[in-house]
Amino acid sequence: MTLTIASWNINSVRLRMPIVKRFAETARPDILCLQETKVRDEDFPFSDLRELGYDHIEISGQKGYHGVAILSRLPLEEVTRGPFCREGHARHISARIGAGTGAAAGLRIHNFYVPAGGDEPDPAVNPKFDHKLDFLDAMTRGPAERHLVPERAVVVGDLNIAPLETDVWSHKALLKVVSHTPVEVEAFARVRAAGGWVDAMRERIPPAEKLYTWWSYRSPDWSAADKGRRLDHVWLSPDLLDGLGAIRVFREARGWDKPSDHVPVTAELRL
DNA sequence: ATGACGGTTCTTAACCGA
Repeated sequence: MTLTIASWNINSVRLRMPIVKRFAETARPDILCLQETKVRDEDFPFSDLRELGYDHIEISGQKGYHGVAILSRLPLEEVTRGPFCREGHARHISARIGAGTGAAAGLRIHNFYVPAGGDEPDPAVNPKFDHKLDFLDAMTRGPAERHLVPERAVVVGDLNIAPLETDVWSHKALLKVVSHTPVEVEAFARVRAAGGWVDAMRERIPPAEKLYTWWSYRSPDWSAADKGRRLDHVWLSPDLLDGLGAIRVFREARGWDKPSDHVPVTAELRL
């Protein structure tokens, strides 16, 4: 079977429901991981999403900020959620695809929303940047109770770091801009190396090519200026690499009505 | 290029995002 997994920072799930529907009907992902849902669990729009075919929904939300969700056509089990690295933020949820789902059974999905890190890339003066680096350290350690183990597992999410020179519109201009500073890129590399995680997007789109998933709301003509960054990622445990199919970045979603500043990414996985 | 935007709430101002 082929499973399509999507990741999308939607910047308010309630406000974005029309384009979540549009994307779900266009890409028809089996698993849709959302970040920045910005809603308390009791106010999560379950029924609207079930209507799109996602009968299995696991969420970790908080009021106004952050929040992650896994929407699935397949049953989910063994969910882990809750604050991942101090601050009490809802920035991680993981679940395993349930038994009785054929070849997909046992696949674990991790959905992360890594802290943006504020403006100043210095942990000594900027607590948000300090938190970002600590969060990445926690991802490197992979707390046992979160099952962040690189076996039959997928890590997706808004990791808020653009690691390659081709992941930003200007490497030189962004070297001191949070999301592309060397200290973050090095921490990001440590997380990936610790698990041997494979950067699935760059398995399909050559690292020499520019690739973005985010364009600032502040750019008056985002597409023409094209000053984007690749902040959203899909990682695979090495055992899944042989099954990797198409990767798609839905750049067009940035031009939809009332868009998120991030676009969805999908990965096909043969299991 | 630290913002010309667009979310949120203790809303009509302040805070946050990246």
